[in-house]
Amino acid sequence: MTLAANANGVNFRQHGPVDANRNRRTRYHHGDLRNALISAATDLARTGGPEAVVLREAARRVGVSATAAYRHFDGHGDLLHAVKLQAHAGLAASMERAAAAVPPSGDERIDTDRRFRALAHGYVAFAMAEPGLFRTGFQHEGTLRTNDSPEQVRSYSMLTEALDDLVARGLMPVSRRPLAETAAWAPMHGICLLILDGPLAQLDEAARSEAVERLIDVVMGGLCRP
Amino acid sequence: MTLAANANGVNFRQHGPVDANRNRRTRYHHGDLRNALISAATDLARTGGPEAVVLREAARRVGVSATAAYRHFDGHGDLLHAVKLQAHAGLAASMERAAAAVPPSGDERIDTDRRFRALAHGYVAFAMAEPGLFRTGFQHEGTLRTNDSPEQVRSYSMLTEALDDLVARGLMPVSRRPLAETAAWAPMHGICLLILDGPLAQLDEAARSEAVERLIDVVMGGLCRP
DNA sequence: GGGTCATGTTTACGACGTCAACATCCGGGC
DNA sequence: GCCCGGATGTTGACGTCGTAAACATGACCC
Repeated sequence: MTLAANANGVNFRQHGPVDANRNRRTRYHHGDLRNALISAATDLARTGGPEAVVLREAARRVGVSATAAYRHFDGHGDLLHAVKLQAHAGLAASMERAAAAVPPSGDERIDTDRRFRALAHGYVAFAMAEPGLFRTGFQHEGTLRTNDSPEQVRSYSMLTEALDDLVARGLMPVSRRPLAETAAWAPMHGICLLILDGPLAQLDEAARSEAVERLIDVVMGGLCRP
Repeated sequence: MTLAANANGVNFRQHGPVDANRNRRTRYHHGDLRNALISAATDLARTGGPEAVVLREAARRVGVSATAAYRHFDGHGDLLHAVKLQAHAGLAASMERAAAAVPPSGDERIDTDRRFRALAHGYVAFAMAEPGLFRTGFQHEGTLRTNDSPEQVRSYSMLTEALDDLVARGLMPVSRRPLAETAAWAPMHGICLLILDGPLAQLDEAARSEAVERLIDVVMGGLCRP
């Protein structure tokens, strides 16, 4: 990873000609330290979960003194919070990808059902692929403030739209629409954590996806039964 | 809290006559340090969650040097693990209490249904009453080993029996029995964490229990539909 | 009654989060 | 073109944490 890489793909400013001999940061000012720190901290979370998000280590990796971070973050909690936002962004992206990958079948009712299930799969897939990030995203410390994560809003609205579609296509009775977001979200969230940190950790890959499939069936059945 | 108090209610040994003037531990040997430390650490978890389980602070509260803990635990992780067992014990007790409180209605089918729902309520009730302990119980660090928590086995077998009862009373088709434990557990676990650490944290008490009730209905509907 | 081993204590080390004081340098006003 | 102020980064220090090594105490067995 070069120093120029960061979470948002923003390169830091170049003032004056770059010294090719030692372009690995000799400049006193970094130029994009905030993003660089977020990126480093996110890597830490990816590898070791929330406990691994250590301010000093992130600074070390960026090649900067630990206290420099305080020019851009309120402290460790604030840095951790920034990583949580990254995690939720990844989660939303995974759900979006899964839903977008549903091939049109010609039957809109079938597609609507599949898109809803795909959201659930995308959720679980992210948790399995990035357990450290997933855990960090739902860490209690530094709980997300309202309205501070457009990514979380995005994933929530994807869910809402999928549920509305189920109603629109007549797959789910309107009477069951209230609180369906919670009823759909909680089961998938729960199974992710039971697999990552709970008693389901011992299951092998096959048993896991079987359990996930069964769970989705139960939820769909409960939500959509007439 | 006196020094004699501990997780198992075991008083530590009294050798020789107790000095009434300073019975607050002047003896060199504590007598029941392991349990005293677990109790103190559990209090820390209860108040502040897993991050608050600090070995030195637990030792301080017991009135003992920090390194004394190493005579009874492998280190911080081992102490935390002991707290996790306490948490799971409390969780199982809460479920058991809730199930036992179901009043007999005369109709066994109704009672079976109510007992199952009561288990779910007991699960959530514990998470709401002891958020710090609940979080600590499902902390990744120091994940429970197989077979090392009889309490966890107990709560799991309560769930298994409740599901078997649903089948026995004809409330749930046998075809839906496989993997029902996971399908029932995950939703309740998920909603607890979404409320404690996730986006459902902002809901007031009324909205929460409504969401929980709705979730239980969806799960029951999905599990039991013919 | 004396030795032994479990159980506590003291001291020390490195890592962490954080604060205060100091250094560097970018950009705007003369 | 220069200079100065504020943004940005560094150094050094403090208290806390987990942990290890060396030492102290005393319960129990022969």
